[in-house]
Amino acid sequence: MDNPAVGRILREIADLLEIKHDNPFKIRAYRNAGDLVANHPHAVASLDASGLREIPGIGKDLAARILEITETGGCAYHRELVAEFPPSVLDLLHLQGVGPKTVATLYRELHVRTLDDLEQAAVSGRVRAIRGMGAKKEALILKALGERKRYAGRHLLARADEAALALAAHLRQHAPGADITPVGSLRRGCETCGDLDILAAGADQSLMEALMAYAPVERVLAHGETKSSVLLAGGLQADLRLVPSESRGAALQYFTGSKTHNIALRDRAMSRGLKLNEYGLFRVEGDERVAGETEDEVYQALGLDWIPPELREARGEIEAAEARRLPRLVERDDLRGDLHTHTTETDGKDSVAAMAEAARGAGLEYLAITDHTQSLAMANGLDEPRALAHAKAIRALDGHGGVRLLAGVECDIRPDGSLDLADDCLAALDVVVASVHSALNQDRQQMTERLLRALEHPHVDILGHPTSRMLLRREPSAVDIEAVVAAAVRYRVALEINSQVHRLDLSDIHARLARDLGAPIVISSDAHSRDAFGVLRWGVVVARRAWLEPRDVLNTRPFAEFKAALRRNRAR
DNA sequence: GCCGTTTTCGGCCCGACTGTTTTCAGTCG
Repeated sequence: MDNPAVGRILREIADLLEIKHDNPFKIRAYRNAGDLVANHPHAVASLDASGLREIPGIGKDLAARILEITETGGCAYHRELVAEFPPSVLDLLHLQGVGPKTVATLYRELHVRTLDDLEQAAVSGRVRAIRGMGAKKEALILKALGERKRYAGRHLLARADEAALALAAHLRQHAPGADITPVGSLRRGCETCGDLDILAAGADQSLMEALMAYAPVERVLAHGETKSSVLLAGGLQADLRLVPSESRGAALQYFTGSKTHNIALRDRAMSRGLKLNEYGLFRVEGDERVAGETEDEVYQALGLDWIPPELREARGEIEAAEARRLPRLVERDDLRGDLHTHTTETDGKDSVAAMAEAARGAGLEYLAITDHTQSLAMANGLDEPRALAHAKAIRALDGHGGVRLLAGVECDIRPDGSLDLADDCLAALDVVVASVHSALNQDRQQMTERLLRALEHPHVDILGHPTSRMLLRREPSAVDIEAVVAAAVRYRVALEINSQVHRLDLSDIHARLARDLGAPIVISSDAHSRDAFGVLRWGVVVARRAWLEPRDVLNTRPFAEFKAALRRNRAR
């Protein structure tokens, strides 16, 4: 049983307890544990009770529950709760404006068990008859049901960023003097965003009207003096908060989150006789304001270094900030090369020369051309003669546009773990990225053995998009990522952070595991055209969320040093 | 349910908006 599956059961317990109106702190403990487990870098199934209890937030009872879940695939407590409330009621919780209290009331008074039940109850006017509800609430529920499918789920980071930039630009026109910044999960660089949070400091209240007048707004969810929410065309929800200029730093901190990071920070404030909210940091006694104008002074006043937003996930950043040991995170400008790109020779849109020129334009000093291999017939993949001829053509262009070129391939890893081109051909190239593109639904053992076999191959330098996930479309392959990372360390094969906005693979969690275990890492664009190098910024965001410093990323090194670090060029 | 040199019991982050209400509960972030 993998970590996300264990986490889901714990979070489901939290949801069910909430519907039961149980102790809110117990609910928080379960929900927190669910997040901790889902995001834990190591498989919790491999931990015993004392190992589990070393995780802050996991105590005696939760450790026992987690052990029961990993050993038996479920737990009695969860089954008891499900017996009280059918798990289908949890779907109701995801409706806009419907929370645990409403779900409990609907279930008790109207025996609503499913979304269909709720729709029938609302259509027939039975919802408004309940005490505490009314015609408006009923209409709201019907609207939420109707929009459920269209607006379900989350949005890619890159798409959210684009929408946020456009909205922020619109708002700035109406408040040129104000400070308008996207915050929330977008500022933290989360791979997907549920909504856009925009903070405006020092703007007039009329800015709210500017939001209402924004053309893409389809529906107004809330409209107040300092806080409004709207639904944008395409299904993104945008929240705008107004605060006075002197609160800018505290509000930036507050609305950037994450929730667990903020709770930890508040806790810290409280233990020092301080109170932290979105308006500032105050002394509990006398209400004197200690900080709030900048984020830096808020963190400093709590005895911490300023923490980059990407790290604010309660994964050790507060302890590191206290010890003055935060990492110097990698930045886009640190990248000197790109190790994974395609050309017209297979499924790319531009020539080698055009890609080299574009790489130069993106500030890169070296570039690996890594077209597909023969198994990917759909992409016109290369066989050995074509691969060697292509390598020759690439080398002939070395230095074009001031960019050093590496002749490589993105070699398919066949279902049995063998490589798609002959060894002597792979040996004749400058770099080999090995990737899985087929038989993605192999079971965990098969997929793990497949990747391990590829990693053992002496001519593999980089493992491309290790889990094959497609965000919001396809789950990652079942694979023992710890075994894969351990093998990468052993054979000095670099693990790729693929920067494609749908991939971001390795994920932040896996990349951090790779860093912790000492695996080499590269950040690659997987660009299929000359205008596609921009995605490198998203790979860098993942790397930052994984606590990576420039020294952890091979392609921050100068060309000669990078080349010498490739597995094929290392002394064995 | 977790946690701890002030505590092994009694705390646990905080505020805005909406709808159904006549002073507040529920939801959301």
